[in-house]
Formats: sequence, C-alpha cells, structure tokens
Amino acid sequence: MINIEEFISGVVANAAKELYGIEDSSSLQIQKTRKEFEGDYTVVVFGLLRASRKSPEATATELGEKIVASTPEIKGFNVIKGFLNLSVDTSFWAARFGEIVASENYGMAPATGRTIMIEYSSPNTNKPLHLGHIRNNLLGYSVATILKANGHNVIKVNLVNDRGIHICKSMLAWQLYGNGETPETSGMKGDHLVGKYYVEFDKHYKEQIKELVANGMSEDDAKKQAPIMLQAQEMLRKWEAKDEAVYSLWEKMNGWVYDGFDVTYKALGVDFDKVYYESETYLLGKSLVEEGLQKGVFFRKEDNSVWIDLEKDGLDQKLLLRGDGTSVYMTQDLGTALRRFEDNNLDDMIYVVGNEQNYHFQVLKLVLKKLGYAWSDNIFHLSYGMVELPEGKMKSREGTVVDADDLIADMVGTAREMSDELGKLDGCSEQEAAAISEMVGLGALKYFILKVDPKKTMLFDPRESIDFNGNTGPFIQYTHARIRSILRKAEEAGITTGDYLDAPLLAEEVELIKTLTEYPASVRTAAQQFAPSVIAAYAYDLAKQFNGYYHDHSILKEQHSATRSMRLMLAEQVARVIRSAMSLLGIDVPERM
RNA sequence: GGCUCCUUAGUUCAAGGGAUAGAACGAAGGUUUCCUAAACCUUAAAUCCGAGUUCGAGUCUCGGAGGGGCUACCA
Repeated sequence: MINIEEFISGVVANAAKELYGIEDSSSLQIQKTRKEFEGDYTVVVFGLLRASRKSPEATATELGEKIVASTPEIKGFNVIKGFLNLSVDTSFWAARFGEIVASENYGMAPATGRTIMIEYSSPNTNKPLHLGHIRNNLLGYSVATILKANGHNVIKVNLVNDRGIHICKSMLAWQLYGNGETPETSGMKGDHLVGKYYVEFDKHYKEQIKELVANGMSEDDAKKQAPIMLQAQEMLRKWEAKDEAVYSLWEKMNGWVYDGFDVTYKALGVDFDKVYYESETYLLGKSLVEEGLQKGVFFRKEDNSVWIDLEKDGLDQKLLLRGDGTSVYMTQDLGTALRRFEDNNLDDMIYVVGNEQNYHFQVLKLVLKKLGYAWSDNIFHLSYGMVELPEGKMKSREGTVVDADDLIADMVGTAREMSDELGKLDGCSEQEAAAISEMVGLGALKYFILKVDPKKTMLFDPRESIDFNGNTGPFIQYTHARIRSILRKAEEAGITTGDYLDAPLLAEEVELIKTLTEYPASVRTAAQQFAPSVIAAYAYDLAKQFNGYYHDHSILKEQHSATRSMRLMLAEQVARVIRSAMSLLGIDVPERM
C-alpha cells in the first residue's frame, strides 16, 4: 500500500528540483485542498519564490504544468494566488480503495520493535475513583492502544498508592467507628466503604481540633496534637514495623478496595499488564541517593537530609531523603524508574499524570539526567488538564466530587431510557438491550472525555447530561449500526459485491475514499501527539461525511449492479474503519441501536 | 512574590505560520409514500486588549487584562 502523502510530496519535490534546482524539500509545503476549491492537494509556493525568481502565480503555473506533464496520476491543476491546487485522477482513488478493501489490518502499522511502558490510573486506596481518574484511565488506555496500533510493544502498568499516613486514617476510623462493617454487611462497594471511613476520620479530626482550640491551644498545635492524628501516626509506625494486627487489617481493607476498583475498571473497559504497589516499591531509590552523593550530584545538609540543587536549571533545591533517612515521593519515583528501565529493557516510559505534577516530572527527568542515565530523555510525562466543574475544581470537602461509578451508571441509565423512548430496542432480548445501552452510555462518556485535547483543561457540567446527538460517541455508533443494518439486508438478499471496482465513482464517493485513506495518517499523528482526540475527530468526520452521502444516495435500491456493489463495499469499509478508530478510543460499536 | 499553563460564536470543543477561522449543543426555520429522524438540510453567531516579526498571525515575540496550576522533611 502506498503512502499518499509521500507520493505527492515526492512528485512535487521532483518538479521543484528539475525546475529550480531545489534540493531541500523543507521549503515545500503541501496540504489538503480546502473544500471550497477544486483539487485534492495544494502546494503553497511562497517558499519557492526566491529560487524561481517569478511571481507566485507564474511559479505555481510552471510547477503545475511540469507536474501534470510528468505524472499520469495528476490530471490537472489550477492556481489561485500563491496556491497550486493539484487534481488527482479518479482511477488513483479507485486503486487506493481496492487496497483498503484488501488490507487486513487497515490503519495498523508494522512492528517497530520498540518497547514502551505506560503508567496510568495510579489510585489511592482510600478514595473511590472520580471523574479525574476517569480522564486519566481513558487517556492511558487509549494512548496505549494507539501506540500498539503504531506497531510498538506496550506494557500497561498501574502504580497503586497503598501505604502512608492517609491509608492509616481510614483504617483507624474503621477500627474506631466501623462496628465491624464490611462490604457484605453494608452492601457497599469496597472502595466506597473505605472512602466513607476516610471521610469519617476527617470529621472526627476536625472536631478534635476545634475542641483543642476552644481549650486554648493554637490551631497549628491542635492539628499536630489531635489524639486521632497521633493514633494514625502510631498506626503507620506499626505498619512499617509489620505489626501483625495492623498489617492484616491493612490487607483486609485494601482487599475490599481492590475488589471495588476492579468493578470500576471493568466497567470502563481498562486493564493493566502489571500492577505495582507502593508498599513494595517505596524503599527503592535509596541506593540512587548514595550514588548521587558519591558522584557529588547531591549534597547532605547538617540535619542529615539529602538534596539536589537545581537552581542553575531554573528550579529550586529539591529534597531527596529526609533527615531521618526515610524517603519521599521523588526518591521512590527515581528508584521505580530505574528498576523499570532495567527490568524491561524499555525504550520509552510514559507517565499519564495530571498537569499539577509538571514540576515533579521536570525534576525527576533532570535528576536522572544528572546521575548520568541517558534514558532520562525517554521519559515522557503525558500531562493532561483537569476536569473542572462549572464552579471550578472538584472538592471532596464541598461534596462536589463526581463519583466514577455513579457517573457510569447514570450514562448507561440515560442511554437505556433514551433507547426505550425511541423504540430502538423493540424486539431485542433483555440481554441485548442491556448490552446496547451499556455500549451507548459508555460510548457517550468516553467520547466526551477523549475528544478533547489531553493537554487542555476541560469542563464537565453534571447538571447537563452528556449529549447523545451531534459530535458524540453515539452519533458515530449510530452510523456504524445503520451501515451494519444495510449490510445485513444485502446479505439476506444474496447480493454479492465482486464487481465493485467496475463502477464509476461520484464526487462524494471519491471524497469518502479520500477520507478513508487518511486513517493511517491519523493513527500516526495520534501517537506522535499522544492525543486520542485526533482519532475522535477523524471518526466523527468520517461518520458525518458518510451520513450526508447516505442521505442523498440509495445503496440497496441502486439498479446498476456494479454501482450497488461499490456503494455496499464503500459502506462496509466505512463501518470497518469506524469500528477500528473507535476501538482505539476503547469504545465498542453496536450492530444495531 | 517566583515559575508555569490557559483565554476562539450564548455554551462546549476544532483549526500542522497559509486561502473566506470549522463543528456540536442551544436559537430560528425546513426534510420521513424512500436502506434506522440517535439522521439530513438552511440561517444568525467568535480569535481578551495593544504593539511587533512575516508576502501571510488564532497560531511566533514583547507588553497589558482575566483565570488555572506549582512553589511541603504530603503522596
């Protein structure tokens, strides 16, 4: 299968070289011709004027004539100002169409041999997943899928934050106020149950602070002296000493949380090849601190704490090891990164983490670089924007956190209601109806999140439910379902499509084929930019374009056999590419809806 | 304060330095004797302000206004 962009730029580069002796093709600018003009590809000739020593119009005309004369695939051209619009012969597009039909994994790149690890999700075990995690999970999963489609080996990993003082807080509150409540006795999902006790801790903690302050203590002291906080700290010490009772409580409650997370992950359709637990990795990195001290990259302060000075790099001094010898987040991350690169022979490591940690990752990369690890350059922080509510950031204290499980259930419920209202599920078994509602509800949610550029902050308004019309997941799913319906009918009627290449193509059909040919480039761009939104935009364009075509041209009622075959084949390929593109977003498409 | 990111129709999002800034929702109007109307078609509606670079700026540079994030011996 030929790469069309390369073909066109090669043709233009040759002509420019012969006419003006231009060797460096970087001055050549080629883009798709805008819809309002005639042609398929446009050469912007302003960059060539220095070499041509002619007006933009004359240069474009000369170049156009040269290209048409030397390239049978280019059948004509027109010039508007400094823009040379080239028209490609229809037979060229027909040939590309044949290639798409014959291609088994259309859009997927051959294996590259690169191994890329991508870390995403990274939850705390004391809080259920919320909307922010949803963006993280969907992005991580989708980017992993897109990288695979580009031929890379991808290892999806999750790093669970399962230790620390915050975990002890929920354990302690459960011990004090839980009365032995379990997911079974309460009927609550395990992660929600544990989350409830985390909130419970905070409630009692605040009350105790208030009381202490009322008795004359300063607020800062009260925060440190509150009995419940002292107890939590005691619990953490016991945990680190592997106290049996604390440890088994910790294991029990984390078990509940993991069961709960599994349900949410399954509902979102995300998964991992490997799960890391901080309880197992938090001691890593200390050897790196030693190494850094020996190399003189780090320094020790009087209180025995270890730091790195990054002021020359425009950053601050950064703590790497506390005075008491315990590690901080950065220490662990350094150690974990090293181990991952060593154990897996990684080419690249991607961290899907919110942009509030930009600084952290800047430091992480810089420290590793200063330690002499060249692979520091292969660490990429996929920094995504927050999901904001109309009133701003989500705040658990103000009860504005949008819970992941609730949101998923809402979306699926809305999809079901809407389907019932429209009578879309008449004649379906309950099982089918439920499966379709889930696909559509989740499709709406996932597309809503993924269609936005990951880097950008996005807004979610819980009062307005996510749309099912317009530029949405269900719109694209619906286009697929309608095509599948046509294909089923064609099959029932015993229509064959062997003669599809014999039919002449309408302009709209050529346009659809052109859009189909752009799919591999979209898959490539999405990977380069780590942006599922590129795929989302492509899928929407394709669906939208097909809907317009389909509205104006009958497929099954077309009398001319070859034309009918061609249209069926075209519809089938559109459905196939829609399914493929949506799968890169982690969205399933239904056979009917 | 320092560092950093953002600002595009009423709203939510697009736009590799290129032509007349695209969609969707919402608004106004229209399409079903025809393969699924979760569809299709019309209309109105936007680059925060001011300079600069360029043949050409939403995009690059500088200044201003407004908003977010970071700036912990927390993770």
